[in-house]
Amino acid sequence: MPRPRKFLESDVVSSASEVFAVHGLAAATLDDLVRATGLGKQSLYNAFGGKRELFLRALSEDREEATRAVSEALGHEGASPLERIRGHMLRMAIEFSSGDRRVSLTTRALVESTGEDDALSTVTKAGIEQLAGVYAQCLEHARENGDLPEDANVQSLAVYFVAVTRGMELLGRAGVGRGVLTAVALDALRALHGRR
Amino acid sequence: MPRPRKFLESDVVSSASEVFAVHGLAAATLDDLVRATGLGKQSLYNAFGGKRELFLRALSEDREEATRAVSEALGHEGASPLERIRGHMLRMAIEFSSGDRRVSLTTRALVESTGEDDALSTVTKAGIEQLAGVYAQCLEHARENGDLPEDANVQSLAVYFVAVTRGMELLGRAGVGRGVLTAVALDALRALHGRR
DNA sequence: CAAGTTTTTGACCGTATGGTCAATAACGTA
DNA sequence: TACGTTATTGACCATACGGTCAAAAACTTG
Repeated sequence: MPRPRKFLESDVVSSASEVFAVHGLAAATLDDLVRATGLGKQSLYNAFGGKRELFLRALSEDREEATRAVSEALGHEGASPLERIRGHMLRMAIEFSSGDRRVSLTTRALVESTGEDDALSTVTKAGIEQLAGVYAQCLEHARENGDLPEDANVQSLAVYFVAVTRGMELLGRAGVGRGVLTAVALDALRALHGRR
Repeated sequence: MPRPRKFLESDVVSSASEVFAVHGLAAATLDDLVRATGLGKQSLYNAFGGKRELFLRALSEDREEATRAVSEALGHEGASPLERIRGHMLRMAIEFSSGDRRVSLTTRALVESTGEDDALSTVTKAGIEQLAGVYAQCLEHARENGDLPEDANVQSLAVYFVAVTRGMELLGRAGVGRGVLTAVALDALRALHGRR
């Protein structure tokens, strides 16, 4: 019996993500969000509660999406685990050198979070662990395949890949081109075969 | 004959750096800066021109300082180039897991810059190239020593190290602890010996 | 000690921010 | 078709922002 909404929450969150990815949380104004989503301020407020809460929603969705994407890339059949990681890293190099002004919401949250344990930090930490988990799974398969040195530490290598991709993202934003970023990705992969 | 200033520009820039490192450019208010530097608004404005200009000054100084620090670490006598890089990376791991809320101004500029070629981007790009240059120099020495594989690409490896350290910084902020970050640093170093 | 120059001080300003309110519109149901 | 419920709309608000102004202060030099 209530009046139904004219919008889909997922659409709104998606539009908001775009705004946040380009401007960040602090620099994005409510007006930016209103314009991007098409909703009125009050509707936004009713549905989500405010800028910060909306960012949190966007962040969660971004995290799920990112995990899903990496998971799919690393789980693709018909290639060895190592080949999949290689393909994934090369794709990241291309994506990050595309020259757009977007920054992943995870990185934005990391940089803009103010406290040690505010909601932003919490979600972000969880996201990083989740992402590392995906890498770890793939690396574990590689190890079982015998494609990794015996003494390789799957757990820290997983975190290592998260670090490298975050760094590549930043470098891409700094204007480092596709060629260099690809070379960096290949360098990064060498860690998998390196001796101590 | 003019009235002399009561402050040293370098002191002010240094205090401002602290504020920017903790809050970022957008989120730092003029009041924060006034409080931290001890100057009045107008004095700040007279001497620097405004928030953005002050950030730029801080950024430049931060960049010089960072380059100097890395340069010194990598140039230390009495150790092979590779040992120096190793020591440097391990020190970074400790620094980034210290748990403070600071983020290097370079990273902040990277994330907060709005255009492709505004002053922030320009300074930041220059800083990254400068930093990569320092790594490259050390790596070149390593190669001459025969400590690097023949086919190692010193240039891209240098950028690779910049990327890894940026990533480690972000992870540190995400709460990744010293142990893990140290393991990541060691993983990263393996790229130097890895086969293709 | 007076003149000249610049810094400092603190009040002030326009704007734009995130957020709120009250009135109205739109829908499902009875 | 009338009712109840919620969404929407657009005006509204207090605040805090970055920045500016004009007057007073402080130092050096002549």
